[in-house]
Amino acid sequence: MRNAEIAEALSELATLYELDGAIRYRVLAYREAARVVRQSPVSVEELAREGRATELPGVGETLQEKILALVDTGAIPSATKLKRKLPPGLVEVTRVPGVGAKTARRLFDDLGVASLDDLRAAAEQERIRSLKGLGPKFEENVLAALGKLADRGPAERLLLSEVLPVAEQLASDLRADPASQAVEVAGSARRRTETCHDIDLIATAADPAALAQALLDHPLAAVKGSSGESGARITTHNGIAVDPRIVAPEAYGNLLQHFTGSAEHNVELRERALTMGLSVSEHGITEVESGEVARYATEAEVYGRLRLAYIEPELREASGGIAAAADGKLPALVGLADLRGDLHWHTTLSDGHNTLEEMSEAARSRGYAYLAVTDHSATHGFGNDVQADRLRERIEEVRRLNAGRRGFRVLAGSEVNILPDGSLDYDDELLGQLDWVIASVHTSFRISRQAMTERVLAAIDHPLVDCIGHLTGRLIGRRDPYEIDVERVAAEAARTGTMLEINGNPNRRDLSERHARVAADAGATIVLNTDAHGVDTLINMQYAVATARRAWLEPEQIANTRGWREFSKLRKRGS
DNA sequence: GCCGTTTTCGGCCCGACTGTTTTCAGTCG
Repeated sequence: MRNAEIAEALSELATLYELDGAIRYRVLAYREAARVVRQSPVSVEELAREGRATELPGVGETLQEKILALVDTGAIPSATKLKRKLPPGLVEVTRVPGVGAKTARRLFDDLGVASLDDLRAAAEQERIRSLKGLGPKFEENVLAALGKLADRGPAERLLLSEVLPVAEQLASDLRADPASQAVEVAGSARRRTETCHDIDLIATAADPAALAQALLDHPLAAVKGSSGESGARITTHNGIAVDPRIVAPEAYGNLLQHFTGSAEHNVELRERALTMGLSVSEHGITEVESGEVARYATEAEVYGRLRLAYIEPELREASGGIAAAADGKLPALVGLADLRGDLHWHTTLSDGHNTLEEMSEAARSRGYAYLAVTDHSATHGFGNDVQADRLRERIEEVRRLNAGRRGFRVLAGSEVNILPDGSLDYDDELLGQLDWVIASVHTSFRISRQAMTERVLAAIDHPLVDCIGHLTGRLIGRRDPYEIDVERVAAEAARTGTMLEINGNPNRRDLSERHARVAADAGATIVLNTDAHGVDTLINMQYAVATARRAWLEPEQIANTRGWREFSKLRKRGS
């Protein structure tokens, strides 16, 4: 059973306990355990079977037993029992924004509301207002929230690539406004998570009202909220809510830190602060005993007051950033400027939009020292296949392009399909002519975990495969990763010197940050690629870098931070 | 239910907002 399924069951049980009126700390414990299980890089089922699930922080003997029951029988007995007592639709009701467990339980006990449909009916018939403490406004909010759930689904999140450019545009325009002093993107966009649901902007201004007005007047603003002195909410034309907070310069660091999050990071930070007799909030750091409040203009000072080194936003998750900062063991993260080449580009030869010459010129003007053109291979289909003869011509074209050039080279490459039996769709003689071969799965995703793992391991063991592309095939929010044993793949990649790609296409980000950390810990060499299909998507390297940073990777762990001479030796065929 | 440089018991993050209240509980991030 996958960690996500175990986490889902624990999270559901938390809600059931909450509906049943359990003490809130028990509920919190289950929620926390669900989070830890979801984020575990190793199989929690296997850990539990070895009796080692208790090594996960937040999982004790009781939860380990429940996890074991779940993986053995498909259900947790206490959850089964509660489900007999409470209607299954009630868990859904608690997911309606503004309706929590307490309210849901009262709606069930007093009005018999047992599902989202019941809730809608009760609100429409104005029966909810008969309950003490709930009125017409609540009914109105419930109906609005139900409408939104129906419109877009409960968990609509936007890709980072949809949010970040808008956020940066707004920040940069507000910075240029004479009313502003400092403007920064905060929130999940600053942490470079895979998806975001809104934009948080933090600013200081000589004239806060004028800056708020500048945002309201911005051409990207479609729906304008109320303009107050602390901010002015807008929604952009592409449907992103923007939440600005404009504050005095002396607390800028506190506010930026708070609204960058993550929520889990802030919780951990406040817990640490309490052991030092300090209380942390967005307004400052209070000495509990004296009540004295310290405000800081920079985040570095905030962390410094808590005796921590500055923590990069990408590390502000429940992944050990605070512990590492306390021990002085934070990584020196890779940055966009460290990249010297890109090893996964398509051209018009297969499904790209630009020619070999256009792509190569774009790479050169970006300052890269090398670039691999890797069009699709012989079986690719959709009219984008490249037959062997055509690839041989392409190799000659690349040789001519490189002739007489210094300081920049194009590698003749291919993104070769890994067929269901693990074989490749060009013969070894042709693969041997190439400078660089990426092998990827593009078909037959729905085979067993065992079969998929063997399939990819066969490619890794091939002496002419330099790199594996987008290892799990996921499309964020649209297609789940296919079943594959990433730990085994990573170990074999490390053993054979086969590189593993972090694909920077913002829909993919594959390896994921979790898998990238697993791969790097196994000693595999990582390469950051864009999988660009045109000159306009070269900028996707920033998303590969984002995933690498969130995976704690340093430049040395990434092959294409090296100059050509060193990089070429790292290739399997170069050694 | 978990956990331990104040604890094997008694704690467990902080503040704003909302709708409904005469002082607050519930919800959210």
